Amino acid sequence: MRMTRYFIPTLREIPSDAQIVSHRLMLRAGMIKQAAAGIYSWMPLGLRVLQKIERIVHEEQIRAGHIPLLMPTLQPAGLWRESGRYDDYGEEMLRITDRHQRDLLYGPTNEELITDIFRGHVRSYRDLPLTLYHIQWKFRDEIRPRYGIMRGREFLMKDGYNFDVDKEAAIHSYNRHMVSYLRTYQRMGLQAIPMRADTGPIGGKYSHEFLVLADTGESEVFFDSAILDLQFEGRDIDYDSRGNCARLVDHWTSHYARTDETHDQDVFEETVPESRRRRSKGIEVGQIFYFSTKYSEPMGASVSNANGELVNVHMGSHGIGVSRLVGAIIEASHDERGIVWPSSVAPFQVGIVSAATGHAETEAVCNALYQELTGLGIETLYDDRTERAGAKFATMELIGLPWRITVGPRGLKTGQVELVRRKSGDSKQYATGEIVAALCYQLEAHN
RNA sequence: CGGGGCGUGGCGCAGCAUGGCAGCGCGGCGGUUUUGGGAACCGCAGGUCGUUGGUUCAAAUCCAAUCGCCCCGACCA
Repeated sequence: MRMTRYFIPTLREIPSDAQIVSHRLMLRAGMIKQAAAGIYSWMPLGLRVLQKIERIVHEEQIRAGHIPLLMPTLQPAGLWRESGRYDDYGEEMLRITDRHQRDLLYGPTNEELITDIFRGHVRSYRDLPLTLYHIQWKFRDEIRPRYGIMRGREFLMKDGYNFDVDKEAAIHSYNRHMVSYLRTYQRMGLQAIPMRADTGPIGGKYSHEFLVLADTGESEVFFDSAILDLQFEGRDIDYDSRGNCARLVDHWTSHYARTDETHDQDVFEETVPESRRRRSKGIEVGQIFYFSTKYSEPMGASVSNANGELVNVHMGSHGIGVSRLVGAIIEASHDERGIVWPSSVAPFQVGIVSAATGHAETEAVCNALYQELTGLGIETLYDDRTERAGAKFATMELIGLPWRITVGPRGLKTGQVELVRRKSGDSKQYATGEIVAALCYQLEAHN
């Protein structure tokens, strides 16, 4: 993409109402623009990141055997009256009346809709297990939205729902989700810790929240520092194996890790050596639930089991805050100059800066590089504006592309261009004929 | 919803106590000189001072209502 033909409305000054670093940087980098309290437009650069994250979430869900569909944002009130939540959910649910005076609501979550879909089409245990999910905009009329997209009223969430014939199968679904979530965060360069959580208004018996440690997080968390050293053993996970998933979940949940909602100081002190006790702030980026037959019972979602008996299905639900992850990643990865994107979610992999606008050779090299990289399918942002070099460097650092190639008369005298890594600031000179290969090597090495 | 604060060119702000020409910085446009870390100079454009009503010879400024936004708290991916 040529910057002169793109749209990145950056800001030099910090908007006064942005309180936390991710919000400030998203506004300064021209990623979002506020439309109303807690409601944002996603500008081109922000949209690219959002879509990268969305794609990773999809890939990991599909890898775990979960099936995407898409449910509407507007839902009929009737289903919610049936589950009993139309009144329970309270003011946070945005209610709408259409021209025929029918009650609708902008979905804050989708248990009712998915259960309705399920009960209309699934009758037999042979159709189970089944996990359906979608990535769709939600609306929760928060009393006080804040921190940009971190606590918006409108937000993009992946929410999934598993249907199983009995508790054991449902627990496996729960475990499968925990593992797939951990992998999802890992791919975005985030370390998210599963913590035992309250079930809240969703209800149910088991729940874990996934927290990314950050000073600006809104949740207080207590954990055993040993959990920070846990690693995934291999890239391939057999999601169909109950034993395998259970073992991984065990691995990740054997250490003490709880939010303030479930924290028990006595247990904390009994089970964690003092030197490993940590108290910190965290950003919640996902939550999983097993809620047994809480929805299937009132809504009549049942199947025939192998003995021909009608049984209520065991369900669970799971959510990842996709739009919130954009902010969480920035909170976890930035410096004083701007954002430092992990390459898996970066809006572009590399930026080309021509350090001398109007210098014929420089521009010829930039153009050739841009053509070649784009031809190779490498997402490239070419800053071809008639700005001075300093301004272009500042912009590149603000928007945080992992790599920058600088082309200028100084280097071209000896036929060289510069490759700079955003994360470390390390730079190295390469001959113009070698730069593409060098970049490809680095992209591979740091992927 | 309780408490606090703020609405003035695209952005950041001053002006308001004590009513009297609507300003500054950044950004934008044109020009000249520049050109490897957010250039300098000259010129230009851009604002019904959130909205409505009131007081007054005169309102950004005083009064009232209203809308919106932000911060703290209780609630939430």
